[in-house]
Amino acid sequence: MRRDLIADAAIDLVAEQGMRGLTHRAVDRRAGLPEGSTSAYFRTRKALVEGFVARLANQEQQDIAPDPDDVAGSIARTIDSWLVERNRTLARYAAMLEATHHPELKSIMAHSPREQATAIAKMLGHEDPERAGAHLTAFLEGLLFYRLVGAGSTVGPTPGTEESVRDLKAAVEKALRP
Amino acid sequence: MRRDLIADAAIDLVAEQGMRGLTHRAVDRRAGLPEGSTSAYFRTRKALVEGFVARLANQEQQDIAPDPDDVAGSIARTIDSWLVERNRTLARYAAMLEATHHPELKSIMAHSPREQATAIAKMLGHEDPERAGAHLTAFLEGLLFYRLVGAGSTVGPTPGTEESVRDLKAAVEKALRP
DNA sequence: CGTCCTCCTCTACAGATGTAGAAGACTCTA
DNA sequence: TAGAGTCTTCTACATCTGTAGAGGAGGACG
Repeated sequence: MRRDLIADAAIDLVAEQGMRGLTHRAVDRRAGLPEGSTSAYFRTRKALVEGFVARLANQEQQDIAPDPDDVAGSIARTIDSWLVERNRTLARYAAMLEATHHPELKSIMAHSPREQATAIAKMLGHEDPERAGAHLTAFLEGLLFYRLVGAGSTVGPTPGTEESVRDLKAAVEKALRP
Repeated sequence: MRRDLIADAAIDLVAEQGMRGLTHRAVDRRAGLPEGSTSAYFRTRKALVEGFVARLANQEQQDIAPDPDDVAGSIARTIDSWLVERNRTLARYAAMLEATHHPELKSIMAHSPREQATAIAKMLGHEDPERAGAHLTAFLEGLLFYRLVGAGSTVGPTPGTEESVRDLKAAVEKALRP
């Protein structure tokens, strides 16, 4: 579908050049479509932004939901996969920052990782799951950010490798302790 | 100094409108200066970006360095102060994302929180300070991000209050445990 | 075959943006 | 006070950007 093709090109553009690089014509070029295509499918720039964010949100639906027998391991693998899909994750951060001054985006991003994390915390028998879930979320977000754009991006193991998953798993285990 | 005044206006702009809002003329207006001023002090846009990032980096110099008698508390207070200075922190995140596709920025941001955190970890007698420092950094970054733009921004206590510091301190204490 | 409808491509244009340089205002020294 | 040097403001212009609408290609359906 043309619409998704365009949204995907937009995601790559945002990841590689930032929100500033996201223009109708740049998306046309990136997607190899004739000039005017993006403008036809997303008439305004706001529509274009919401379009790529919606696409991001859709593709994230499945990922979560850890295996109860290996919670830390499955979380670690999920985070590692986000590191591998670098562009999507970078675009997601750009979108979150954008949502700060463009609130509609918040509702588009169906990101309920907090409830997810709370559920996990509950599952593990924490006494204050509400709060423990918040802390867990914070830690996981931080781990991802640290390895993707923070200091850990230059030092840590290469995403997608066994070593990367092992490193992440050790960190997650620590965070899961009651 | 005009230069700093301009850089400060740029920081606010980036925080409030994103990198896309950062244009020479917009900075002029924001700073209440006549049109052309920003362009005179930072001829190219690249110079403007590097200028505001350098200003951010300069102002961060003092903040860190926790009190050894109350490590968790002082870290919590530092994080809370970053939440209060919302614009500066938002601009810093925008800059970190920007540094992804504009590497010069990385060297401008003298951000060595990793070494800081490693030092703290050592101080507390962790067995693997290198790794523990990385985890601590990740957790602190995550805590900040979570409360500033993540799910915690809508749920958590108001930054700058006693409650906020208490909440943060509890989280930090947990992260500091060996 | 003709007609309608949808999808796609092209072109237009007002306004914004990056960047440069000219000219004026100001400051300090001799 | 005169002059040199710097700081500040203004203006210009090529290019990019957002947005709109006209028209064409191609298929579906009668």
